[in-house]
Amino acid sequence: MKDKVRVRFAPSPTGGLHIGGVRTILFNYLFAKHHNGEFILRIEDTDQTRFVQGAEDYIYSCLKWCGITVDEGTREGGNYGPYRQSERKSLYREYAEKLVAAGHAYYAFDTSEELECKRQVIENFRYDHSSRKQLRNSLTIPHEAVESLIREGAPHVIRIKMPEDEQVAFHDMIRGDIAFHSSEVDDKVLLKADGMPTYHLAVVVDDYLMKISHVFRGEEWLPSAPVHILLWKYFGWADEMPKWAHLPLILKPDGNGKLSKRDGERFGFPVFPINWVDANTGNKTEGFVEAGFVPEGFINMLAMLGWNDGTDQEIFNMEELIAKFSLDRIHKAGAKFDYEKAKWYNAEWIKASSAGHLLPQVKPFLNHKGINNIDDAYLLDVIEMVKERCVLLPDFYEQASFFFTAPVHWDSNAVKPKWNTGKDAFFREFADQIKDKNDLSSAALETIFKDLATEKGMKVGELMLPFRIMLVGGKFGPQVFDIAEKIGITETIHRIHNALEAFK
RNA sequence: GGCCCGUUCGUCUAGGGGUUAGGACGUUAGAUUUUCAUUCUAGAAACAGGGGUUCGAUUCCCCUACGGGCUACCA
Repeated sequence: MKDKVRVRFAPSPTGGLHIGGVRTILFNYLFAKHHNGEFILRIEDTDQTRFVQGAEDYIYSCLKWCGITVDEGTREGGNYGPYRQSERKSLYREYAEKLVAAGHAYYAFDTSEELECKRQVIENFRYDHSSRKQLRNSLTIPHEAVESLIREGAPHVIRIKMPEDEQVAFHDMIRGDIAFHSSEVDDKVLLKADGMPTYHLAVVVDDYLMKISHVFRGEEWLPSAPVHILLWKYFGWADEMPKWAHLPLILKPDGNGKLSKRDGERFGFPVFPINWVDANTGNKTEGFVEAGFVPEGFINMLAMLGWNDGTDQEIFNMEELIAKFSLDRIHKAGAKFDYEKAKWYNAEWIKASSAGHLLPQVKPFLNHKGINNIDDAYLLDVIEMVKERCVLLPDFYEQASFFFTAPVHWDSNAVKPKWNTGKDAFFREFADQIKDKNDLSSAALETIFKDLATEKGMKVGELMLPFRIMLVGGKFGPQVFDIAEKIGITETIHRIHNALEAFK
């Protein structure tokens, strides 16, 4: 192992960031911080045709919301920059040429269209050791002709020359020893015709130059690992090669492939951390933030998707995750995403959070529903009173709007069948009794209420529900006298009279 | 098709040669809460199949099945 743990997350700015990517970030981050290492963010924007405006900013926003800090990156700077591959363009060709000179790579002049044609005609066509002798490249074209082609500026790529018969083996920290036969992997393009490197070249060169010690990436990269392993070897950097860890994938709930952003709409749950609107297509993808997740719940949920600490503990904050994270406890198999469980983590975190911590997160959801001019001290108490019945942040509106606005609809089915003039009289008198008193406590209110009921020979139980419906509008909410105390005597009386009219 | 990875309750998972195969989500039933939620108690629910190895396999090996990934001048 290198002396210093340095890991990177290397997204391509081609769109939003989905939870599979966020989990890869999280595992990178947890591992780095557990080992007092550095977390680097490198933007792999080598495909200029797929660039999407705003993607990089979006990634940073997500990171910020998650509470993950970057040590080196496009914004933070660092000693190994630039951290955007498009800004490193000039450096890759040199490395590719080195490989050509050493006989591990070659120039290829076939156009994309020609190759596409081959794929149409020849089943399972691959640019590899068996086909390259029939194609237009520096292996088949005489040296002088190649030289002049290049001098004339003929479009060409540089491809790795995969050995014909070699076992490429490596150790994966999660999966153990893995081997591929070199004949089964094709001659991947290393440098594109536009002079940009492909992922395969750039990732190896940059991981080397940036002294990356451990690579965490999704399992979908496993098949191209032999290309990377060989590149590390051909460049003569084998001793400095990072350790590999291919993470299991997050799968669709119905077990049909890896989770994609389209699944959010299909299943009705978010797959991106924050709302994302694609600048090119205008397509909108809902985020966990907007769905009402708190970052602690989101992170906790993601961490448990494929990792556990070996005990029955399920609730972890970031500090605990960092302290306890270890590679050997990462599960090998992919995990189907379960939104119900995700919501449970969120509910646990809402219950565990202080009202003060929740307040700035709850407020926007109330504002969004038209509840404005909120007094923070008042909101604080309200949050404390209802947070245990909230799973997602929008539930605070459902569970607490009556603290701010009087109900205009009443669940009259719960009242009317048993409504009578005696009850009507009871509430009129109750309102009358509390009228001139200020600051009645919940307990005092309850005493007055019950004494009056006794005096009138009425059952308290038959009066409680109507009272609740009057104040709240429905059969839900905290202790009814607590609500009365909170909204105040004047408002309580007002609501009683309002409801009395409606119940007639 | 080829190559690679994987497979414990519906889901996330613990376990690991001898266990009543444990926990959590969800679900069912009950208790508490004069509403709802919380909380608590209890229940149903799993080692893909077949061969080995072994005194004994869910655990180790092989095969099959199934699931997934990759198979671009995309990452």
